[in-house]
Amino acid sequence: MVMVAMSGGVDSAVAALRLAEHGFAVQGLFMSNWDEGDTYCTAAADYQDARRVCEILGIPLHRANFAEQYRQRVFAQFLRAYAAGLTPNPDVLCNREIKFGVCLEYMRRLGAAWVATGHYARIEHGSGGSRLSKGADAAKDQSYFLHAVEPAALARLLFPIGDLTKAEVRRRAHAAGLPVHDKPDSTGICFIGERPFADFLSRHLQAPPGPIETEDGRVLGEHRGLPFYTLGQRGGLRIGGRSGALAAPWYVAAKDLARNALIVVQSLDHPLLLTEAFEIAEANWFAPQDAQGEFACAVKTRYRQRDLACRLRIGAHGHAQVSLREPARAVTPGQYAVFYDGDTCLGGGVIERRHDSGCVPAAGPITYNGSMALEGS
RNA sequence: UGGGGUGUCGCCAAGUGGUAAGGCAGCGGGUUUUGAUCCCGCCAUUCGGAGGUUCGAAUCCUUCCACCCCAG
Repeated sequence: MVMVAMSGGVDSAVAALRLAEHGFAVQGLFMSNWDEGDTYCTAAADYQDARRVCEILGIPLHRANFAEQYRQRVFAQFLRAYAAGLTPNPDVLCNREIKFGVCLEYMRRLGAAWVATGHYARIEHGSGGSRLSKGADAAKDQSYFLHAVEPAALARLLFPIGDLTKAEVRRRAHAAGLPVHDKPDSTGICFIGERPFADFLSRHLQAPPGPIETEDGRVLGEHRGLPFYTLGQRGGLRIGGRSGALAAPWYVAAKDLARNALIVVQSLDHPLLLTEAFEIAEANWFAPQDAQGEFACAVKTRYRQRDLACRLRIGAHGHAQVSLREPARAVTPGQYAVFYDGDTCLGGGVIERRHDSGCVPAAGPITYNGSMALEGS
């Protein structure tokens, strides 16, 4: 039996559809991992969509709630990272810990031999292990978010729409009479949804305002708390024109946690924003036997970024050094570097530090509101 | 108090008689399963205030106000 993680969207619906068409015994599972029943939370409507799809496909739909695990394994980590001055990517953790962690285990207990989702990525299972590669639709490829999944979990996965384009997925959904065929793509943090981000964060983190400064220490304004900014960010700085300065926008170049200062520069190509080498930690490799020594490959330092040529030197304890052939902009600690050999995703790790002055790591005045994160709701 | 200078959108800033450029910021939308970047759209009936000259003024004149600089 194959169990499909049904989100209520068109991708997982067509994933289930294709498996059923291929004659697999298919069941669905809808999980809700965020218990905040506000206007931004679409879980209730999504569940109804998933139910309607499963009815049409004639497959059973299970339901599970991993909100507690999500809070402890994903959200708490997310807040800790922000408090440490990093810019986390909760969806990478969500895939490893929840969808292909606790949920995968749950599905196996329900009797699933295989687990499928509607991710745009491809997977091949061979005697030498399972190989993850980019989805056929280059614009929708989600392998970046999957790079941290444990190899043992990867071996249980199927991505039935990985060889389709989004347009083709919608076409098939329409042809099969699935009501979600024209449902808008979801965005925002997985399970939490799209919502005013700064307001959301400020409910969980307390961070004091501080100065916005140029690299030579001129104060240009006040920031509302370091976590509300990420490297390379332009919006929200509220810095207007200045006599004598270029008539150009300002970008976040660094966070000085020790001084609670946000350092800004006036060009996207400013040296402070460019990085040629950095170090990753907590690396996950899908073929550990091949991830040895030093070799050339490609890397993405952010989702939907083009592949950058690099040299990768594997170190001990999940660390690795990355040297880029061309400098990359706004390489941001806390985000993930994901490595590719052509379309094959090798794995990746969290960006720990840049070999330049981009992020000044130090203990800062930001407090982590742990009780709020762990109380449940 | 004399002398000089400046006052144009939240900020910077064009425009010296012909009926308010542009940039930044902001707002809205698009792209996007993080956060950004990016793209598109919107954003001064009005030029410190009040008079006057003129067919017509932000641009000329008068006066008042504010700020800055130099004197003292």
